[in-house]
Amino acid sequence: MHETCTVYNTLDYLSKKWAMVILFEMRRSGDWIRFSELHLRMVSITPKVLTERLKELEQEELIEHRVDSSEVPIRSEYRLTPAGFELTDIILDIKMWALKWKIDNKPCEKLNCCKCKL
Amino acid sequence: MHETCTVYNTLDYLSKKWAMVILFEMRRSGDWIRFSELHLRMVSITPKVLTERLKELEQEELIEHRVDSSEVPIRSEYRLTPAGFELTDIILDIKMWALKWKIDNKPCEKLNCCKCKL
DNA sequence: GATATTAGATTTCAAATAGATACTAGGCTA
DNA sequence: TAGCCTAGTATCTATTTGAAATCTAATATC
Repeated sequence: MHETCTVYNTLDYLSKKWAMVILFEMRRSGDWIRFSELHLRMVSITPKVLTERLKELEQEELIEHRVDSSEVPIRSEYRLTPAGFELTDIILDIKMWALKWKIDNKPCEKLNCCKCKL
Repeated sequence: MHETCTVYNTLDYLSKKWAMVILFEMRRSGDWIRFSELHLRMVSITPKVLTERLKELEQEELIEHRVDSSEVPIRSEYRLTPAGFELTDIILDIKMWALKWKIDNKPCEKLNCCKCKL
């Protein structure tokens, strides 16, 4: 497989740590979501990495970003683009695959990820 | 999203660099494939990382491994399990998603990945 | 008998990526 | 005036990944 390959190029950024988890969490939260809210939902990601991934995903046009500076404190929000949303269908397939072959859908201990219908 | 979550746990090993590329390449090659053959098909992965990923994927029961020591040189081969094969359907969906939203399916310059029907 | 070859790794060290923790800016609140 | 909130940065450490060389074991060749 060569570096110009579709699969190679796509997995290059999607396989980065947290990238798909962020997309999945954004789908779960619906519409626009604030940086702090997203951070709250994924306790163990650091703000540095969250910032990095959001920038990369925006660049790849999987998410969009809007900032309202008139509000105080500033409101910085993100949401999935249609392409990003469609990708979360695939992440959902990965979840379904895992439930079929790998593990039981144990509810999360602290936050409500795995209890969700997604 | 918490550490006990299905999605989190699954993406933890699938998101490691090269993991899904290896699975996809194994699907493309069909049945049992030798270590050296797999390495040839993904020129830019190092043997160290290839070994690491193969061990992890075997542990997760996405691939299986057999060694024939009677042959010389030794024959060490890998292939997808049914679970692993099913996951490659999802990787294929990622490719289709990329072709729809992101990039043209340019043929690889040196090896024949993207010309393939997969 | 010594060296070369081959597959399938492993070892060592450097570079890139991710994590921990602290800090900042600007306005708001007590 | 001190502290608080959001949305990040900055700095330093730890973990992953990469590059290159080396290793092992059995034959094959010189």
